Amino acid sequence: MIARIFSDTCAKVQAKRERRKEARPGELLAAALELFVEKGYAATRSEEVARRAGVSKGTLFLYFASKEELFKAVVRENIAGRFAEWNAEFEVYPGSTAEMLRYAMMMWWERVGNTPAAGITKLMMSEASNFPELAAFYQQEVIEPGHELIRRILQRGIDRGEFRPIDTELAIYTVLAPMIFLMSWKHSFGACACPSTILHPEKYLELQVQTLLYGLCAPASKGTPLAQGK
Amino acid sequence: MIARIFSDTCAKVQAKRERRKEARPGELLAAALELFVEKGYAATRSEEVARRAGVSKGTLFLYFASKEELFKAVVRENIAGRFAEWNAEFEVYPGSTAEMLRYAMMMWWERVGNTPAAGITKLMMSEASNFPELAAFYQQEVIEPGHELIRRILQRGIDRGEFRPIDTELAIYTVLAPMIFLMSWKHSFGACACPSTILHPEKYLELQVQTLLYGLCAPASKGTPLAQGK
DNA sequence: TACATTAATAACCCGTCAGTCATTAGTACC
DNA sequence: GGTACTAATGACTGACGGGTTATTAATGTA
Repeated sequence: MIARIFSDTCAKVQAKRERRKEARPGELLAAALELFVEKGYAATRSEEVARRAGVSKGTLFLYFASKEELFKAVVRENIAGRFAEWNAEFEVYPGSTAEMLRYAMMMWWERVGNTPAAGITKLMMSEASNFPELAAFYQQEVIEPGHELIRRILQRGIDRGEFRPIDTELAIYTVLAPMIFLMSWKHSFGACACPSTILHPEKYLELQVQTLLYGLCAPASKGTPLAQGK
Repeated sequence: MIARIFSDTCAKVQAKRERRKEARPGELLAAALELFVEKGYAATRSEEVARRAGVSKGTLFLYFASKEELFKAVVRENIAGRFAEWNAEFEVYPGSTAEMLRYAMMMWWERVGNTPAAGITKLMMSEASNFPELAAFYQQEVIEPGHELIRRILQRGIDRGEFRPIDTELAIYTVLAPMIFLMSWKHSFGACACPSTILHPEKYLELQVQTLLYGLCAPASKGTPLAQGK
């Protein structure tokens, strides 16, 4: 009775029930992406995913068999391969390899690091051990192509005599680490506004590239590298 | 009846109830460390921690007021408590700052990175946003002291003219990132033995230190750093 | 052996949440 | 308007897990 009156007074107490079979999966995946990135896998409640997609919990389970399947679908959906395009772009890069490396890292930040996709990576690092088959998928679709991209840049630098002849496979991680770090940090301690964890990503990356290329040491002491032998 | 027979045959069906007030906390902390690292904070059940320490759940809560307090104790025991000692050690370091940085990173690997304690850091990065009070605790007890340690090394290098006069607060992350990366990697994709994720930590760190200090660029091109201005 | 002390236990409480299912209502077609 | 179909709902269930407590038993003392 009360409900009746209320619903007559306020037009939108109960959003009108709609049937949109085609639109639901996409909307649910979008909501799930947001929440998984925001709160992690375990802490995300399926009811909240449903609510954010403007739907009831029952409907969520109408489209995805379980929370785990939903998660898998989110990861698959958002790791569309953009690597082909990037590889092509770097194939014809005109400048020096130092500039190329700088460009690649800044580009990455703009197109991945600073988007929700970065949250997926952080999420995968957290949950990899709980979802071995997803980890393998991610490994194959993202990590391997990513490594290949970095490997090429480094090899180009070495081939042209611009970089020292370091161990490429190891150096890949030297380039990768700051990016992984940035994604993880941004979505963990970077999120809580504590004074000592503020980190300006662009500035950090800029310094990181400088350091990667030229090191911390002052030019004066360049001639006296510490002993390399073990 | 069956149980009776079994218990006569096998001496340890029901472990004898023992009173060992002194040994419990240590055993519980050890079990908790293992499980937190293995499964994360939220996914670790207090009952399992107790069982692994050979004790009942009730006993766990006899020694630690809550799961959260247990976790804090684990962090204090394994990480936070060691900074004083390290600070003291670096206070009187005799060599060059380049050597000091190398020593610090290798030492860190030996004493933290390569121990279960590293799992705690990875865990905190995963769950920080869901447990703000834990994040604040970690922030204060681990991150801040850690930053301070790195800050000192960098400042020493700059003060003595060994390092270029870079922005210290930013450079801290340049030193920190490889370590955070290594811990996260080791406990996520590094754990699954996929061919392309193998990473020899000592070798990686060695190259990382070299790169941090002297950069990737070949000595010939040292004189032509790319434009620093934005 | 009797008793006091307290470490240890296991059954219990209660809130939470993934997943289910009987019911409701939007839509298309006649 | 009437009817068949099915998308959508939300109350419900069962399992789970953090934390509590009444009870049990190990130990020290006389």
